[in-house]
Amino acid sequence: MDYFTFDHDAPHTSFHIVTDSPYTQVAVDVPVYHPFTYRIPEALRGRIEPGHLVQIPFRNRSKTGLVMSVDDEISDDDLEDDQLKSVLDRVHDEPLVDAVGLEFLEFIAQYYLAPIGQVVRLALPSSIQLEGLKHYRLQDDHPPLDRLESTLRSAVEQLQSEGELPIESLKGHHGDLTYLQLATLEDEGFVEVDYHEESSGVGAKEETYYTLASSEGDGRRVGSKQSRILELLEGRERVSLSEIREHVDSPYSSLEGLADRSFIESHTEEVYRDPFETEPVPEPEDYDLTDAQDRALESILEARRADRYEGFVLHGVTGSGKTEVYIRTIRAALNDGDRALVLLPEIALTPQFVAAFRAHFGERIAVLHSGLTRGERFDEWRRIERDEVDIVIGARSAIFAPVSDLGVIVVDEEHDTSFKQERGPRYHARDMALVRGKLESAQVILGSATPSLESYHNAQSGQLTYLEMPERVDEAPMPDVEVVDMRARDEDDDSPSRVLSPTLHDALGSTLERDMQAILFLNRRGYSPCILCEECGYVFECPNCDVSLTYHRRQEALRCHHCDHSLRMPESCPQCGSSGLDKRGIGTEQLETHLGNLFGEAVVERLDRDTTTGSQLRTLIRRFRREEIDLLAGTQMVTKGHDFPGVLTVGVVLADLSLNFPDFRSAERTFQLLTQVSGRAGRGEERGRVYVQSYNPDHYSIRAASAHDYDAFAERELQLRKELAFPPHGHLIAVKFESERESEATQAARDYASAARTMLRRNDDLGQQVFMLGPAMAPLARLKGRARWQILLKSRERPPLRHLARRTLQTVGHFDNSQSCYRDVRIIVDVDPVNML
DNA sequence: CACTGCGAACTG
DNA sequence: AGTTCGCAGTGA
Repeated sequence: MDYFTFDHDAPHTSFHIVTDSPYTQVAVDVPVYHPFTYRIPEALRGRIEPGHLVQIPFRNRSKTGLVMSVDDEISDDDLEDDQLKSVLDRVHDEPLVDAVGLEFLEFIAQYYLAPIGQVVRLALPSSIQLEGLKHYRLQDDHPPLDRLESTLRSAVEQLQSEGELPIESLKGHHGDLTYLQLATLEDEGFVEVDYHEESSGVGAKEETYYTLASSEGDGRRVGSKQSRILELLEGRERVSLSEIREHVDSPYSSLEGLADRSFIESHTEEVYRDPFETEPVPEPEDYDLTDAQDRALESILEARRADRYEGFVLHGVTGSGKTEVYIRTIRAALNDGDRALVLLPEIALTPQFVAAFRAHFGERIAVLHSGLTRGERFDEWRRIERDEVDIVIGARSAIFAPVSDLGVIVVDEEHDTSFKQERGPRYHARDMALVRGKLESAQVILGSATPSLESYHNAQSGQLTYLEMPERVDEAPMPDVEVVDMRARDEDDDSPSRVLSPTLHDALGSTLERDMQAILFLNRRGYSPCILCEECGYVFECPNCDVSLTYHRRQEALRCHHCDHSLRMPESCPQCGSSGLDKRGIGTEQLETHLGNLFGEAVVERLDRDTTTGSQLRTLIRRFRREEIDLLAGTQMVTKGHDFPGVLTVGVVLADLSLNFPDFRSAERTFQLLTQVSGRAGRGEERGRVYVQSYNPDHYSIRAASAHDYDAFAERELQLRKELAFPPHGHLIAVKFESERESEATQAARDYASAARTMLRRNDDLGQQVFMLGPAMAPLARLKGRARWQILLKSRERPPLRHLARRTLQTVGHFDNSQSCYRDVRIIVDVDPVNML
């Protein structure tokens, strides 16, 4: 059983025709696993439905919550009517989330063992979740003050003189008044209660427009500024204030004068902020599909015609035209009056990608990514919510976009690990795309040149339909891959480079001679990953994290790649004082200089997180495509991106880096990286060449990648996973314990483990099905100043796994009270973990 | 016997 | 999360 089957507990949601039921279950953004019950005041009865946002009193403030259900009775037996508070207000007239949306959110909370309120928060822009402070105002007909004891009386006197006050400013004054004491003022009718929501500072953006008035003003002469404004308006339907400001300095008083004298009229309108500057895009060419594309499309359209959910793995090599299949499927959906959602890794979400969609589908597209300002995000969300767009393109969190009539979901580069959220509710957007697709009866396309083994396995077991596109659209051959054995390297010293084998060095030389381009891939930033004292062997390490510091030459600094710790490059060893500091190993920064030294004539650039902030990435990519750069050295970032027709050669400097990761997915990650980066070679006329340098040249992932043999890799890897019951042949829940104090993390992990062990011993069924690995120190035993321990729960079936995790968390007090009973220990539950470090 | 500080419990 | 409450340890 897995996320293809809905095995979660009965949802809190229930739907019926609008009723006058007096109670409602509301999800509130606090780390609590259940919704809260509120009374619906008479005035709102029958006007609140599941999916409405409501403002509710919570503690000493008001919060925005989501109505999960409306009920005739209080579902919690321990609660009485008089313990309930009443809903303050309905935030919008219409429900913001439909029945399917609520079920989706419920499912995520259950599946990922996450508090419902925090899942709801993911689905709503922060700017519409408002908090208000509780204020008191003296009742006009309040009882006589002499009934009150002196402290309360002085508080009331302050209210008398100042009108209205937030109760925070009364608390603690007048002889240490508590909230409890203040509440007697409410009970005895001294004060009125009010909540004042502070504005989020983000709202609809408004623009003022001016038009020439039909009447010709009062006939008096106008000033020179004013006549310039009138000229601007002449013959135009309307002109925005911002346009006027571009032509006239501080036009405000002039505009006011003109309006007062009825020369012009003004009105305001809501406008949307534009998140990607719209570049002019060429009309798309219509071309014939390859047979493989045709078959894939036909298979998807068949499900569309039947109007049923179906999940597809679209396995297409780089250049096989996956995007065209997406576009034609989406076009079919749009023709049916449906809408589409396209998810892709943040890094692939470029203006070019969006422009391609705009060329096909026009302006009814919304974009959601991490670079948006809060205002832009709000606007895009509103456009989607108001059905003003037909296609939503976004990164991970766009899976929550309020798209109605959702007919198609595309997850491009579905193997990419960035679809897994690593904080808060740790959901996987690809997996939840399948869940949402099923709920909406939509078709879900998981596209990749290197499908995750999870998706491949699900295709084998029949949960997903496997579609293969093994050839490039232009019938270009796959690049020729040569594995270079680096083990033989250390002896021959006459070669010009320690980093590049003679083979790769020669290949680069001849590539440049022929005026073509090459990409060098090295998955490590900085100049040197390790600085070592030659005398005493001291290694510079991060004080907060369990890693060595990386030397960055441009900044002349040592930096930690996990936290922001950084220090100037020292002159000498802090342990023995020796000045002989050795820079061990190579990163992209050093590779760049090294290439510059070896190939003096060539233009060498580097592409990694250190060189590319925002617009620089685009500039660099453009220059590379225009062939203004000969050699491009970089990290993972070079494995993504669009065609570079001038690239003949790709060099993988050290394939072993990803292979040696202490993670059961390291072979899969290596295969994916090698395949993706190989796909960059030979996108032009000529067959590309790829050189993979490795100390493990016989490793099956390197072998399979160089033979372009996905199936061989998958079969071999799946066999290994099966033997160990690792995903996809089993399922994992990681329980992580983090604390600034090592001993606390250890203790919490041990206590949790013994609770789990007890449960496994007592319950035979569970004991048979669930294995516990650990507790053990995490591979990165210290990170950002916190010691980290973890337990891995493993099972071939999901339900017992989740059952054990939940029950055990209950016994260590994490569930009813998300604060653990351990001081300063953060407990993180990670269902289907991706990052094992 | 009051005062402080920390851990536990609760929020409807 | 944010806050309140209860209790233990400390101080006079």
